[in-house]
Amino acid sequence: MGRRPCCERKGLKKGPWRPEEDEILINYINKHGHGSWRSLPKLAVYTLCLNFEALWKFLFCRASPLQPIKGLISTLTGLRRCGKSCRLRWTNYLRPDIKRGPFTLDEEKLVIQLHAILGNRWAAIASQLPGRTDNEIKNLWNTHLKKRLLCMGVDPLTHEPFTSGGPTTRPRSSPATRHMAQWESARLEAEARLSKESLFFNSPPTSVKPDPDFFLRLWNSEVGESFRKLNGEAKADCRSPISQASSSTKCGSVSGVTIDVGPIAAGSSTPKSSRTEDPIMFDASFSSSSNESEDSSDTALQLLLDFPINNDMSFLEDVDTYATPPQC
DNA sequence: AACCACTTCAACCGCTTTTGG
DNA sequence: CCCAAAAGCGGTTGAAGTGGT
Repeated sequence: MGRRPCCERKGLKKGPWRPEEDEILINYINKHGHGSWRSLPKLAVYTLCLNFEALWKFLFCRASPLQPIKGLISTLTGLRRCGKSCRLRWTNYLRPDIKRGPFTLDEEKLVIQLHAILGNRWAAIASQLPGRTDNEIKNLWNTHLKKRLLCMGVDPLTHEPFTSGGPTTRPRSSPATRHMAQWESARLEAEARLSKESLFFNSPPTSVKPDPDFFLRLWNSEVGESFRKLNGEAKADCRSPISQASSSTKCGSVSGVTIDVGPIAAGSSTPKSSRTEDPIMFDASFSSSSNESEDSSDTALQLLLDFPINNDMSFLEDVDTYATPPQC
Protein backbone atom coordinates (compact mmCIF):
# COMPACT_ATOMS: atom_id res chain seq x y z
CA MET A 1 0.00 0.00 0.00
CA GLY A 2 1.85 3.09 -1.14
CA ARG A 3 1.27 6.43 0.43
CA ARG A 4 -0.25 9.09 -1.68
CA PRO A 5 2.28 11.82 -2.29
CA CYS A 6 1.74 15.06 -0.48
CA CYS A 7 1.51 17.11 -3.64
CA GLU A 8 -0.89 15.04 -5.66
CA ARG A 9 -2.06 17.95 -7.73
CA LYS A 10 0.03 18.57 -10.78
CA GLY A 11 1.41 22.05 -11.28
CA LEU A 12 1.99 22.88 -7.65
CA LYS A 13 4.78 25.37 -7.29
CA LYS A 14 8.10 24.35 -5.80
CA GLY A 15 11.26 26.20 -4.97
CA PRO A 16 11.83 29.49 -3.21
CA TRP A 17 8.87 31.40 -1.90
CA ARG A 18 8.04 34.81 -3.35
CA PRO A 19 7.17 37.70 -1.04
CA GLU A 20 3.59 37.72 -2.37
CA GLU A 21 3.20 34.09 -1.40
CA ASP A 22 4.58 34.81 2.05
CA GLU A 23 2.11 37.62 2.41
CA ILE A 24 -0.83 35.45 1.47
CA LEU A 25 0.25 32.77 3.92
CA ILE A 26 0.88 35.21 6.77
CA ASN A 27 -2.41 37.00 6.23
CA TYR A 28 -4.31 33.79 6.16
CA ILE A 29 -2.70 32.27 9.25
CA ASN A 30 -2.92 35.49 11.24
CA LYS A 31 -6.59 35.60 10.52
CA HIS A 32 -7.59 31.98 10.76
CA GLY A 33 -4.71 30.03 12.20
CA HIS A 34 -3.83 26.80 10.49
CA GLY A 35 -6.47 24.16 10.92
CA SER A 36 -5.37 21.85 8.21
CA TRP A 37 -2.20 22.45 6.31
CA ARG A 38 -3.39 20.50 3.33
CA SER A 39 -6.48 22.60 2.78
CA LEU A 40 -4.75 25.83 3.68
CA PRO A 41 -3.48 26.82 0.23
CA LYS A 42 -6.94 26.60 -1.32
CA LEU A 43 -8.50 28.40 1.62
CA ALA A 44 -5.84 31.11 1.53
CA VAL A 45 -6.60 31.89 -2.10
CA TYR A 46 -10.29 31.80 -1.43
CA THR A 47 -9.86 34.21 1.49
CA LEU A 48 -7.84 36.50 -0.74
CA CYS A 49 -10.68 36.58 -3.25
CA LEU A 50 -13.25 37.18 -0.53
CA ASN A 51 -11.20 40.02 0.91
CA PHE A 52 -10.91 41.63 -2.47
CA GLU A 53 -14.61 41.26 -3.09
CA ALA A 54 -15.47 42.70 0.31
CA LEU A 55 -13.20 45.67 -0.31
CA TRP A 56 -14.70 46.22 -3.74
CA LYS A 57 -18.18 46.06 -2.35
CA PHE A 58 -17.27 48.48 0.41
CA LEU A 59 -15.75 50.98 -2.01
CA PHE A 60 -18.17 50.75 -4.88
CA CYS A 61 -21.29 49.26 -3.32
CA ARG A 62 -21.63 46.62 -5.98
CA ALA A 63 -20.47 43.13 -6.74
CA SER A 64 -16.82 42.85 -7.57
CA PRO A 65 -15.77 42.04 -11.13
CA LEU A 66 -13.98 39.08 -9.65
CA GLN A 67 -17.16 37.23 -8.89
CA PRO A 68 -17.71 35.51 -12.21
CA ILE A 69 -14.11 34.46 -12.58
CA LYS A 70 -13.35 33.65 -9.00
CA GLY A 71 -12.59 30.02 -9.76
CA LEU A 72 -10.24 30.88 -12.56
CA ILE A 73 -8.45 33.48 -10.45
CA SER A 74 -8.03 30.94 -7.71
CA THR A 75 -6.25 28.56 -9.99
CA LEU A 76 -4.05 31.20 -11.53
CA THR A 77 -2.99 33.20 -8.53
CA GLY A 78 -2.11 32.85 -4.90
CA LEU A 79 -0.78 29.92 -3.04
CA ARG A 80 -0.24 27.06 -5.43
CA ARG A 81 1.77 25.19 -2.83
CA CYS A 82 1.16 21.95 -1.08
CA GLY A 83 0.20 22.07 2.57
CA LYS A 84 3.46 20.55 3.60
CA SER A 85 5.36 23.32 1.91
CA CYS A 86 3.15 25.90 3.65
CA ARG A 87 3.74 24.34 7.03
CA LEU A 88 7.47 24.29 6.49
CA ARG A 89 7.59 27.87 5.30
CA TRP A 90 5.56 29.00 8.29
CA THR A 91 7.39 27.03 10.97
CA ASN A 92 10.87 27.66 9.63
CA TYR A 93 10.65 31.19 8.36
CA LEU A 94 7.46 33.18 8.72
CA ARG A 95 6.45 32.49 12.31
CA PRO A 96 6.54 35.80 14.18
CA ASP A 97 8.39 34.37 17.18
CA ILE A 98 11.37 33.26 15.15
CA LYS A 99 14.63 34.79 16.23
CA ARG A 100 16.72 35.54 13.20
CA GLY A 101 20.39 36.30 13.02
CA PRO A 102 23.51 34.49 14.07
CA PHE A 103 23.58 32.14 17.01
CA THR A 104 25.11 33.48 20.19
CA LEU A 105 27.92 31.71 21.94
CA ASP A 106 25.56 30.55 24.65
CA GLU A 107 23.16 29.15 22.10
CA GLU A 108 25.95 27.27 20.37
CA LYS A 109 27.09 25.81 23.68
CA LEU A 110 23.55 24.82 24.49
CA VAL A 111 23.14 23.12 21.12
CA ILE A 112 26.32 21.12 21.65
CA GLN A 113 25.31 20.10 25.14
CA LEU A 114 21.81 19.16 24.11
CA HIS A 115 23.14 17.25 21.12
CA ALA A 116 25.28 15.23 23.49
CA ILE A 117 22.13 14.29 25.35
CA LEU A 118 19.54 14.03 22.62
CA GLY A 119 21.51 13.25 19.49
CA ASN A 120 20.10 14.39 16.18
CA ARG A 121 16.68 15.09 17.59
CA TRP A 122 16.60 18.60 16.28
CA ALA A 123 13.03 19.32 17.22
CA ALA A 124 13.71 18.41 20.84
CA ILE A 125 16.83 20.56 20.84
CA ALA A 126 14.97 23.43 19.23
CA SER A 127 12.34 23.31 21.94
CA GLN A 128 15.04 24.39 24.41
CA LEU A 129 16.12 27.34 22.29
CA PRO A 130 13.27 29.81 22.06
CA GLY A 131 12.93 31.35 18.65
CA ARG A 132 15.15 28.86 16.89
CA THR A 133 13.83 26.25 14.51
CA ASP A 134 14.90 22.66 14.19
CA ASN A 135 15.99 23.34 10.63
CA GLU A 136 18.14 26.24 11.71
CA ILE A 137 19.79 24.21 14.45
CA LYS A 138 20.34 21.30 12.11
CA ASN A 139 22.03 23.63 9.63
CA LEU A 140 24.12 25.18 12.38
CA TRP A 141 25.23 21.77 13.49
CA ASN A 142 26.07 20.49 10.02
CA THR A 143 27.81 23.63 8.81
CA HIS A 144 29.59 24.92 11.90
CA LEU A 145 29.52 22.96 15.10
CA LYS A 146 30.25 19.55 13.65
CA LYS A 147 33.28 20.85 11.83
CA ARG A 148 34.48 22.73 14.85
CA LEU A 149 34.25 19.62 16.99
CA LEU A 150 36.07 17.60 14.36
CA CYS A 151 38.84 20.17 14.23
CA MET A 152 39.13 19.93 17.98
CA GLY A 153 39.57 16.20 17.66
CA VAL A 154 36.18 15.52 19.12
CA ASP A 155 33.87 13.04 17.52
CA PRO A 156 30.62 14.90 16.84
CA LEU A 157 28.71 11.66 17.07
CA THR A 158 29.97 10.51 20.41
CA HIS A 159 31.16 13.84 21.81
CA GLU A 160 34.31 12.08 22.84
CA PRO A 161 37.88 12.80 21.83
CA PHE A 162 39.16 10.76 18.93
CA THR A 163 41.74 8.19 19.76
CA SER A 164 44.72 7.95 17.44
CA GLY A 165 42.90 5.44 15.28
CA GLY A 166 39.81 7.55 14.76
CA PRO A 167 36.50 7.79 16.51
CA THR A 168 36.39 6.13 19.86
CA THR A 169 34.19 3.22 20.48
CA ARG A 170 31.55 3.71 23.01
CA PRO A 171 32.54 2.70 26.50
CA ARG A 172 30.19 0.51 28.37
CA SER A 173 28.35 2.26 31.07
CA SER A 174 26.81 1.31 34.32
CA PRO A 175 23.06 0.84 34.63
CA ALA A 176 22.89 3.83 36.90
CA THR A 177 24.50 6.19 34.44
CA ARG A 178 22.47 4.80 31.56
CA HIS A 179 19.47 5.37 33.71
CA MET A 180 20.39 9.02 34.19
CA ALA A 181 20.84 9.57 30.49
CA GLN A 182 17.58 7.85 29.66
CA TRP A 183 15.74 9.75 32.28
CA GLU A 184 17.09 13.09 31.09
CA SER A 185 16.23 12.23 27.54
CA ALA A 186 12.71 11.30 28.50
CA ARG A 187 12.38 14.38 30.66
CA LEU A 188 13.55 16.74 27.95
CA GLU A 189 11.13 15.20 25.50
CA ALA A 190 8.28 15.53 27.94
CA GLU A 191 9.29 19.08 28.65
CA ALA A 192 9.27 19.84 24.96
CA ARG A 193 5.83 18.31 24.72
CA LEU A 194 4.55 20.28 27.68
CA SER A 195 5.93 23.51 26.32
CA LYS A 196 4.17 22.77 23.05
CA GLU A 197 0.93 22.23 24.90
CA SER A 198 1.35 25.42 26.85
CA LEU A 199 1.93 27.28 23.62
CA PHE A 200 -1.17 25.72 22.23
CA PHE A 201 -3.21 27.04 25.11
CA ASN A 202 -1.75 30.47 24.51
CA SER A 203 -0.02 30.78 27.81
CA PRO A 204 2.89 33.15 27.40
CA PRO A 205 6.16 31.27 27.77
CA THR A 206 7.42 33.63 30.41
CA SER A 207 4.45 32.94 32.59
CA VAL A 208 5.27 29.28 32.96
CA LYS A 209 6.10 28.87 36.58
CA PRO A 210 8.36 26.14 37.83
CA ASP A 211 6.24 23.32 39.11
CA PRO A 212 7.52 21.63 42.25
CA ASP A 213 5.66 18.45 41.32
CA PHE A 214 7.01 18.37 37.83
CA PHE A 215 9.12 15.28 38.27
CA LEU A 216 6.43 13.52 40.22
CA ARG A 217 3.82 14.16 37.57
CA LEU A 218 6.25 13.20 34.86
CA TRP A 219 7.21 10.04 36.70
CA ASN A 220 3.57 9.06 37.01
CA SER A 221 2.86 9.91 33.39
CA GLU A 222 3.12 7.57 30.43
CA VAL A 223 6.66 8.79 29.86
CA GLY A 224 7.66 7.69 33.32
CA GLU A 225 5.74 4.47 32.89
CA SER A 226 7.52 3.47 29.72
CA PHE A 227 10.74 4.57 31.25
CA ARG A 228 10.25 2.36 34.29
CA LYS A 229 9.49 -0.61 32.07
CA LEU A 230 12.69 -0.16 30.18
CA ASN A 231 14.79 0.27 33.23
CA GLY A 232 14.00 -2.57 35.49
CA GLU A 233 17.68 -3.23 35.71
CA ALA A 234 18.39 0.10 37.27
CA LYS A 235 15.60 -0.18 39.79
CA ALA A 236 17.82 -1.22 42.62
CA ASP A 237 19.89 1.90 42.27
CA CYS A 238 17.37 4.54 41.48
CA ARG A 239 13.74 4.39 42.42
CA SER A 240 12.45 7.59 40.95
CA PRO A 241 13.77 10.90 39.87
CA ILE A 242 12.45 12.37 43.06
CA SER A 243 14.24 9.90 45.24
CA GLN A 244 17.23 10.27 43.02
CA ALA A 245 17.18 13.98 43.43
CA SER A 246 16.35 14.04 47.09
CA SER A 247 18.92 11.55 48.16
CA SER A 248 22.33 12.69 47.20
CA THR A 249 23.85 9.33 47.97
CA LYS A 250 21.80 7.27 45.60
CA CYS A 251 22.64 7.28 41.96
CA GLY A 252 23.30 10.64 40.48
CA SER A 253 25.07 12.82 42.86
CA VAL A 254 28.62 11.89 42.44
CA SER A 255 30.95 14.65 43.27
CA GLY A 256 33.98 15.00 41.11
CA VAL A 257 33.50 11.64 39.47
CA THR A 258 33.65 11.18 35.74
CA ILE A 259 30.57 9.39 34.62
CA ASP A 260 30.50 7.94 31.16
CA VAL A 261 27.04 7.39 29.93
CA GLY A 262 26.38 4.87 27.26
CA PRO A 263 23.86 4.87 24.49
CA ILE A 264 20.37 5.86 25.19
CA ALA A 265 18.56 2.57 25.01
CA ALA A 266 16.82 2.01 21.74
CA GLY A 267 13.20 2.90 22.27
CA SER A 268 13.35 4.73 25.53
CA SER A 269 10.39 6.94 26.23
CA THR A 270 9.25 7.29 22.68
CA PRO A 271 9.55 4.87 19.84
CA LYS A 272 11.35 7.52 17.88
CA SER A 273 14.34 7.50 20.09
CA SER A 274 15.33 4.21 18.57
CA ARG A 275 16.41 6.22 15.57
CA THR A 276 19.07 8.02 17.49
CA GLU A 277 21.56 6.14 19.45
CA ASP A 278 24.09 8.76 20.16
CA PRO A 279 26.21 8.07 23.14
CA ILE A 280 26.65 10.55 25.88
CA MET A 281 29.50 11.33 28.06
CA PHE A 282 29.27 13.45 31.12
CA ASP A 283 32.29 14.54 32.93
CA ALA A 284 30.12 15.16 35.88
CA SER A 285 31.17 17.37 38.67
CA PHE A 286 27.79 17.09 40.09
CA SER A 287 27.94 18.49 43.53
CA SER A 288 25.06 20.87 43.66
CA SER A 289 22.35 20.63 46.20
CA SER A 290 19.96 17.92 45.14
CA ASN A 291 16.99 19.66 46.65
CA GLU A 292 17.32 22.39 44.10
CA SER A 293 17.15 19.95 41.27
CA GLU A 294 13.65 18.88 42.13
CA ASP A 295 12.41 22.40 42.50
CA SER A 296 11.69 22.95 38.88
CA SER A 297 12.28 21.61 35.45
CA ASP A 298 14.21 24.75 34.62
CA THR A 299 16.55 24.19 37.47
CA ALA A 300 16.93 20.58 36.51
CA LEU A 301 17.74 21.51 32.96
CA GLN A 302 20.22 24.04 34.18
CA LEU A 303 21.82 21.41 36.35
CA LEU A 304 22.09 19.13 33.41
CA LEU A 305 23.50 21.80 31.19
CA ASP A 306 25.96 22.82 33.84
CA PHE A 307 27.62 19.47 33.46
CA PRO A 308 30.87 20.14 31.75
CA ILE A 309 30.60 17.70 28.91
CA ASN A 310 33.66 15.68 28.28
CA ASN A 311 34.98 17.80 25.50
CA ASP A 312 36.36 21.13 26.46
CA MET A 313 34.06 23.75 25.05
CA SER A 314 36.35 26.62 25.68
CA PHE A 315 37.17 26.59 22.01
CA LEU A 316 33.84 28.22 21.45
CA GLU A 317 35.03 31.27 23.29
CA ASP A 318 37.56 31.92 20.64
CA VAL A 319 35.49 31.62 17.55
CA ASP A 320 38.06 33.29 15.36
CA THR A 321 40.62 30.69 16.16
CA TYR A 322 38.51 28.00 14.59
CA ALA A 323 36.76 30.03 11.93
CA THR A 324 39.54 28.95 9.63
CA PRO A 325 40.38 25.61 11.12
CA PRO A 326 43.91 24.41 10.77
CA GLN A 327 44.35 21.32 8.62
CA CYS A 328 40.63 20.71 8.35
C1' DA B 1 36.61 39.58 -15.59
C1' DA B 2 35.98 34.74 -15.58
C1' DC B 3 36.14 30.56 -13.62
C1' DC B 4 36.09 27.26 -9.96
C1' DA B 5 35.60 25.45 -5.31
C1' DC B 6 33.50 25.87 -1.19
C1' DT B 7 29.86 27.31 2.12
C1' DT B 8 25.34 28.31 3.58
C1' DC B 9 20.62 27.59 4.28
C1' DA B 10 15.84 27.33 2.48
C1' DA B 11 13.23 23.89 0.73
C1' DC B 12 12.17 19.26 -0.61
C1' DC B 13 11.81 14.17 0.10
C1' DG B 14 10.58 10.22 2.28
C1' DC B 15 9.89 7.91 6.43
C1' DT B 16 7.58 7.54 11.05
C1' DT B 17 4.13 8.81 14.24
C1' DT B 18 -0.31 10.54 15.40
C1' DT B 19 -5.06 11.20 14.66
C1' DG B 20 -9.70 10.34 13.49
C1' DG B 21 -13.39 7.83 11.21
C1' DC C 1 -8.93 -2.55 16.38
C1' DC C 2 -7.87 -1.23 11.68
C1' DC C 3 -6.69 1.77 8.14
C1' DA C 4 -5.97 5.97 5.63
C1' DA C 5 -4.88 10.74 5.98
C1' DA C 6 -2.44 14.29 8.14
C1' DA C 7 1.27 16.00 10.70
C1' DG C 8 5.90 15.87 12.22
C1' DC C 9 10.63 14.95 11.77
C1' DG C 10 15.42 14.23 10.14
C1' DG C 11 18.27 13.65 6.05
C1' DT C 12 19.48 15.51 1.76
C1' DT C 13 19.64 18.62 -2.11
C1' DG C 14 20.59 22.50 -4.90
C1' DA C 15 20.57 27.50 -5.79
C1' DA C 16 22.73 31.55 -4.30
C1' DG C 17 26.48 33.72 -2.28
C1' DT C 18 31.45 34.20 -1.33
C1' DG C 19 36.32 33.83 -1.70
C1' DG C 20 40.45 32.43 -4.09
C1' DT C 21 43.14 32.06 -8.27
